[in-house]
Amino acid sequence: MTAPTKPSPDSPADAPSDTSLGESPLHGAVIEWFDDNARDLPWRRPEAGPWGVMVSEFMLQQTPVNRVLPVYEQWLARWPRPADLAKDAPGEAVRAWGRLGYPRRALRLHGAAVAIAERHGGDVPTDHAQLLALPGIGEYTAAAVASFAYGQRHPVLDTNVRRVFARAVTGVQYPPNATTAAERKLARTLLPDDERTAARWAAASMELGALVCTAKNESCHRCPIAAQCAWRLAGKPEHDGPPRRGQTYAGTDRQVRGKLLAVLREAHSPVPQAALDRVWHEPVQRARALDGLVADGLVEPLPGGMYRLPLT
DNA sequence: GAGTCGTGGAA
DNA sequence: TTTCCAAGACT
Repeated sequence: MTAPTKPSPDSPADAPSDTSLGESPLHGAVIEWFDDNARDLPWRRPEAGPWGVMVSEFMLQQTPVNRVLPVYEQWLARWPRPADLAKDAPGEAVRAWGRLGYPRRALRLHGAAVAIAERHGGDVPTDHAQLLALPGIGEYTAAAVASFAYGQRHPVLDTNVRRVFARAVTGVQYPPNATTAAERKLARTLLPDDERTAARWAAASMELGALVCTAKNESCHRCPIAAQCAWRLAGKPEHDGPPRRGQTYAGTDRQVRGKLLAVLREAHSPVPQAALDRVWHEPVQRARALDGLVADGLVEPLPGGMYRLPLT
């Protein structure tokens, strides 16, 4: 771990920018904490490279680190470069995705690899706009890859960072359901001017949210900025207002899709309709789920009522 | 902008 | 047991 970058001594202390706090004590404390507490994750090691970072970001979308780890290792061993994945069938990506969930991510990662092979000479693009143009890469992932893989200066606003900001700065328990313009502005304001420091800050603030400033059972006693946390100083008021979520799962199309795709992942030859029919009793919903998978490109229908993971 | 899209561990 | 939620993207 490198030492935290000190606030640049040449920045005039009497001219605080209104678009950037440059460096507040906040940054130093969080980055120093990160130096001592960062997890040793494979995609953070130098040998991971931009492709490793990108693969990890796809897998980590809405999925816990512990579940990603084994799949990540197998993925990189099998497809060490984007072009390796691009040469394989998209269905193989879906199969290797296993039970990570949201299998469209596997399809998009394959699509991104194809685009990288075709348009970017096989190298993960360094440009933020080019990253954003790849399938499966949105506002967060583009900033994350540019920052973590290439050390660039971008506001990286994931659920962890949003929660840290909500508490430490805004003084509320949870951020809004959807990212707001105010949050983006705050993220830009807090982003250190120095590129290397900004990248370090992005990783550090995320890690703080993941390990200390967690959604439940937060550990303020281990928090490097507890003394300045607006939420804690306000007495940690609980979230008021409507419930933040409400995603039921049992009985939904998502569950049926999951069961259907599980059958196809395990099979290494086309599967007859009858085998798929066994996973769900209700024919209308079952057909709707299967149609949805086909429409998404996750399943390829064959003549004679056979199905398989997509070859193209 | 609200809905949709998987999965499984922990509280 | 039920509920929550874990580095979002896309429509």
